[in-house]
Amino acid sequence: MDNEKETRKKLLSSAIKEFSEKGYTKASLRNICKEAGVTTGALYFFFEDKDDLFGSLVDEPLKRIEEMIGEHFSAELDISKGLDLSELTPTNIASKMGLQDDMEVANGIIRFIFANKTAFDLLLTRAQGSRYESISDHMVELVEAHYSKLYVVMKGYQSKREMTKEDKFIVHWISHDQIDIFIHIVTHCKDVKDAEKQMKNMIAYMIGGWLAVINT
Amino acid sequence: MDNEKETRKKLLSSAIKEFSEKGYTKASLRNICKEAGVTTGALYFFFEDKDDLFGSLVDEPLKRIEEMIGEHFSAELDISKGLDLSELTPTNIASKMGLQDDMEVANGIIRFIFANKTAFDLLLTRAQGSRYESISDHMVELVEAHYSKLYVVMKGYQSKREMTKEDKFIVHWISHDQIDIFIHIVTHCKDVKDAEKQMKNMIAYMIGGWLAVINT
Amino acid sequence: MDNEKETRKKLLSSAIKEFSEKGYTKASLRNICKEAGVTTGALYFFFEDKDDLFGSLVDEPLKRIEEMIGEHFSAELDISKGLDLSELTPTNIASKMGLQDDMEVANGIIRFIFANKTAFDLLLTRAQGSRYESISDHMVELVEAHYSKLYVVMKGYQSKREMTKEDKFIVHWISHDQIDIFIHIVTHCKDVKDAEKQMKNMIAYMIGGWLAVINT
Amino acid sequence: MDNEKETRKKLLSSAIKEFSEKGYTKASLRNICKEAGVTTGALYFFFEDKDDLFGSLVDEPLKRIEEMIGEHFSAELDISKGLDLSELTPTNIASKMGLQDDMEVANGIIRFIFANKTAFDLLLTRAQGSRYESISDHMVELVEAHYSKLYVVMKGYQSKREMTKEDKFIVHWISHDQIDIFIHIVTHCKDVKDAEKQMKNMIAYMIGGWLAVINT
DNA sequence: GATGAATGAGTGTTCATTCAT
DNA sequence: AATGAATGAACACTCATTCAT
Repeated sequence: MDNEKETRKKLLSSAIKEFSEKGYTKASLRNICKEAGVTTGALYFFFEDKDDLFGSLVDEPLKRIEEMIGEHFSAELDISKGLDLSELTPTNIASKMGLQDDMEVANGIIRFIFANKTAFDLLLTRAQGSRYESISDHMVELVEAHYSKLYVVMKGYQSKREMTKEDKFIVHWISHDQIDIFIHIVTHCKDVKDAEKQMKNMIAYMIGGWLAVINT
Repeated sequence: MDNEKETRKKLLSSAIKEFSEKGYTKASLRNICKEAGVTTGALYFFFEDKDDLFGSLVDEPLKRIEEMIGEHFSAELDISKGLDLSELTPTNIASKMGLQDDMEVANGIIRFIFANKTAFDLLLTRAQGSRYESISDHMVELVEAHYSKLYVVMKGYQSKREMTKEDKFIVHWISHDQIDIFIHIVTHCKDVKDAEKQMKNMIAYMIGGWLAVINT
Repeated sequence: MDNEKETRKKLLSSAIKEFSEKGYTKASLRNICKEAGVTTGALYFFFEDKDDLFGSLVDEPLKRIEEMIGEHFSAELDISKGLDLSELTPTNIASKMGLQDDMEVANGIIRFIFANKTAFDLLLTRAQGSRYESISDHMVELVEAHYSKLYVVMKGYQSKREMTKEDKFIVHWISHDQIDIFIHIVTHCKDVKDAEKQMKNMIAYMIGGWLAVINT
Repeated sequence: MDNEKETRKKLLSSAIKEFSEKGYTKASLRNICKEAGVTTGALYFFFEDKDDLFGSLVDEPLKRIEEMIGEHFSAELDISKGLDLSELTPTNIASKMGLQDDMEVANGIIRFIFANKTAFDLLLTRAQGSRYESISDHMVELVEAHYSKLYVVMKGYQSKREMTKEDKFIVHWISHDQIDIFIHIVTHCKDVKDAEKQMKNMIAYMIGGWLAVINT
């Protein structure tokens, strides 16, 4: 079992190298095989095609993170909190609302992303041309569902029905930005420690933005 | 004169179609020519190569916008304004500081981008593989130079020398986010009117984020 | 008349450049036209095709030199000289036989070649692929006709009929070598003066070779 | 084993045909494949590129012959032979000097060339445009190194320092001519037997030329 | 005399993929 | 489990040449 999977491992690690350097489209299966020291036939024994090979590198972490987002971000909000928006300030906002929890979730996600840094780097920045090329859009949608609810509550709306086009637009942007923060972190921080250090400002920025939008 | 440039125009518009659908790398010159109803040789009469064809679609608007950014964003700040940071609030910040001007510039840029929507769509989202593939990074740098100065002033620093790694990181992020806002607008709004409507919230979000970071 | 031929001249001189750099086959008419600052159509007004353009550069000097070779080298020998071969030595050979005259002819050719250096350079070293690609073979044949006769005389043969296969082979080689000397001179000497200086040794070499062959 | 390499062999032999007919540059890989009855992809399985295909035809014989030339021609001369140049005649020169040995080497080379006739034909007359295009210049250099030393000895010079520009020129020419003899032989003789028959005169010619130059 | 436009066949090369063994 | 061989379509690009104007 050790022996038989060695080829697969070689393939996988030289695939990481090639995809990272050239991106999905420009990556060459030939090169991957040459680098791994096997023939193309071997690759096709382990993987269905180029997309499947790329998928083998990113699919598991992707599923896990979607679960994490799904479980936490999309969970129903307890909207009977009786908030008085006038007393919201940047410093107490976190305790009064779900944002504090969100940030804990975010940190969990960051930690998970860094535990699978290579995979997410591939997924978030090198997937153009593969079946994952619009994966971040998909993740935005997940987050957006959550932030919509939060927005409705904070705005004091009765239901999502009251959201204007402008409301929806800004919520979509904030959700997009949330995902972008993850991408930025994973592509600009060398390790979790560094990431956590930078996250403070990022969180401040986001919450500040949120509140400004709410109070507009 | 109408007649003689018809081929070039056909080529250009079928290039727009192909690049938009497949992105630079996967776009096929053969397809572009076939769609335009000419042979590949004709294409090479008008354009030097694939990169030049793409460039013909985006280069002029790009140069103009870089000038706009260069002229306004990178201009030296008048830092002798004697600001009292304690009295800064989201509502008066704009008048006290350069941000108000920035937003006017931003609106000018948005208008210009929409006057050349197709070009910027290509440039900002379909250029991977072309010589323009890191153009948004370049634009981030231009903006970053400006925001660095603004940040130093608002933080009350004596000079850029006092900026910590964390300061630099967040300024880079904000600059990146600024460019991302433009991209988001151009890819999500159907026209300038729509864009200007959405910009209000975007601006609020950004200024809110800025101030939150400054006051952290 | 001055004006109208200017384009032709530009074309011609940029053709020289291109053919010299890349040789006939790899030379590009496009480049030639671009360098001359005219369009391809203009080229086709003055010249029939690529071969004709190349021909315009070399054809006249070529014809003249073939005449020179024809007139002098192929002229009938006066074979009634009553030579006593036993008294031939490298030093008196020239006066007793036609070789002295040959060398004068050769020098005349060298002078002519240098007066048209560019043309002959093209013709002798860059013509592969054109209709002139075996021109030196042709010139060898002209010279060979002459040297055959000379050989027959020097060998004391009654007629060409007595020449063996080996005789013919070496005469062909010597003729080939004669042409090669011209080529070597034109490609390795910067001017006529230099050429004449080097010719002394070349002539000594050739005559020495000749006699050695004759006396074998 | 017979079967599996059949495609490669077909490719190789139709490559020989195409290169021989058209020369390197004008040869078409497509034609070669068509003639061999395979697709272009197959060619690229066996060979890296056009140059490599050509190289597969000529590289091994080339390396071997360079070794032969290197070993024998470039070997240091025993210059302490105390030659009396005044007694040199075409008939004893060979025994007194290194020329006799040289000719044996030359004959060995001729035999080797004929054992690989096709390869050398390609290499010496059809390589223009390939990476071997100046291979005969290179071989001239190897031979020239040797002949320079021989020349110095025969001229009675103390060292190479005494060689004039004219000396160098004629030595270069003789070296060039030596290589040209090989080329001439391989392109004009149908087999080794024929070649050896013709070599006698060629050798006489060359030695005669040498001595004439030395005694000038 | 010369342009600008266009052709169409050609170039070497690379690709993901297949499959008998 | 993996190889070696091969496919066939695609790629960007270059060529000499033509021709209406």
